[in-house]
Amino acid sequence: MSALLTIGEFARATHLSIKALRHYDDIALLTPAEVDAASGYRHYSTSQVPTALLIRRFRDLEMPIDQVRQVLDANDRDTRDAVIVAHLEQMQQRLEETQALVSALHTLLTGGGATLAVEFRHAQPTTAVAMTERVAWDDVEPWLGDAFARLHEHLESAGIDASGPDGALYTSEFFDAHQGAVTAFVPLPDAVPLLGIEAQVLPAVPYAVVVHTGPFDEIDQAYAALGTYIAERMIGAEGPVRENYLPADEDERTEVCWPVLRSEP
Amino acid sequence: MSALLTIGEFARATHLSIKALRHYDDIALLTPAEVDAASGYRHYSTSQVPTALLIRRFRDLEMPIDQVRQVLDANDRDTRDAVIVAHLEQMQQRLEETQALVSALHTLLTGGGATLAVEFRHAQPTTAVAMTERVAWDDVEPWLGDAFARLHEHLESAGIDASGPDGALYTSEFFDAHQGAVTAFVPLPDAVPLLGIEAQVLPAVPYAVVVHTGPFDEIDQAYAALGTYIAERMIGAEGPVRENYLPADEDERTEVCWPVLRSEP
DNA sequence: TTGCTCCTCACGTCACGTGAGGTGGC
DNA sequence: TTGCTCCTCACGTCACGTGAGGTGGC
Repeated sequence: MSALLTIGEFARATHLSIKALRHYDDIALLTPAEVDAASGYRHYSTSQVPTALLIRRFRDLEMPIDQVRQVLDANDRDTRDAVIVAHLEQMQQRLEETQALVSALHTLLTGGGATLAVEFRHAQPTTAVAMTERVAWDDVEPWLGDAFARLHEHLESAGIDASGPDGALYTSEFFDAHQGAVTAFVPLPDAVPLLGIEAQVLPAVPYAVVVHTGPFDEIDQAYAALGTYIAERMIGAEGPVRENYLPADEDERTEVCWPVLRSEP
Repeated sequence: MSALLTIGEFARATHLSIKALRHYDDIALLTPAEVDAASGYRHYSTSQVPTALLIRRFRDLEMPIDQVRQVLDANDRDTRDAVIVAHLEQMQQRLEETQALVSALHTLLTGGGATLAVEFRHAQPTTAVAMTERVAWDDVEPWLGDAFARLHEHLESAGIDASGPDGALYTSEFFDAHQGAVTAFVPLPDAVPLLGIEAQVLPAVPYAVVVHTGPFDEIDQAYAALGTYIAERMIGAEGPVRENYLPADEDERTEVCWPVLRSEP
């Protein structure tokens, strides 16, 4: 048995606003069971109430409407569950990021942590296996994880050992527009240059370097220190920023290398 | 000592995108230290780096820009801290709501919980002290808390005991537009009608009633059950929905009363 | 019949992102 | 000098909310 409700009654029953309901009709997310041809009045079926509740819950959890649509369109439980689980994992992750940011904020507000030491270094040409791709700002971490996994797999199957820590190059565009080319690389011993692996040589570059100790999402501190230091007493140069991910014993350590003109501080 | 950075360098140093920086300039949140009159080129001072970092952190935490502005504008530490603490508390609360919603979702997806029993009831005229105000959807809970506190204080100072559980009336507009008049009331004994307190009489209304057991933000289940039930076998009537907040021993219990025409089920 | 409900545009909001089309600086 | 950086509009995005101005139903 089912019955029809006006949009106002349906709004009351589902706790969705009338404006939201009309919007969901416009974008074909939740179409009224009947629409009066003459007046345009929308009429919803009581059988649509559970769907509307689902939509509301998901939207309250800030699931994008396209994902909600996927959940509703999924006829099989597996697809449905997969989308939901994916979203919950995303939320969980955002939650952890939020927690981290709060503590980071604390550091920032209570003095900004220790002053970071800037060092000058002339990087030698480095032979490496590398992958380059356009990556969006928020996708870097998973992309890097994937890239390094692949590169190491590659090396392992060729029986070669890496000769240094994993690293990445970030173009100016990546910082300017929050998306752009990123290169993940794993250094090779110079002794093993060409073995059927597409290796590439990173050029020699003079860098100002800061070592960042701690989680990846607090690395902005290191950039800030470097950027300030260089502007105040060196001359910046063109070229990508390089990060070296030092092998982690306890704390994560990352070298941030910002290209400069050869002019020791 | 400070130096100037181009917008691109400043973007790299602060991890803000160029578009974001230009936007912050437009809305006067972060104005470049210098702007070239001829070319319009923006130049930022290294001394602006810490401010930019603060802005980025707060925005990452989804603090609205107006609040960020308040933090930056606050010269005294107390105001500053107050705004930050307020935001952190808001976040904490949203976090808890999220957790609750996730578990509620689970209930919804795994069968929707127990079927709710709908009961017909002819409410008697009720004398009560009441407060009415236009309230936004998301502000109801705190508003009600405040209103009941005041009403009870009122009664206490007059030496009167409430004769029933706290309750509220919600207009149609409140459900339609997610903002509208809400009335909080505390019932009085009929024997004590006029004592200098502005009392008011809630009219006799026939209601369909469902008792919701559990947290307030899962009450949509009760509304859905009621709305469906009424549409399918009764005739809805005009007038506000009434909620009675039954005294909580363990679980919160709320009666949701939806006006209907006199027609016992 | 009156007033409440519902309707459709059209535009606003928030915090930027996305081009287009063009100029400046090393 | 070439190309990269930077500039300013103008418009798009996301998920609705906000009126304006008007009609339909009990």
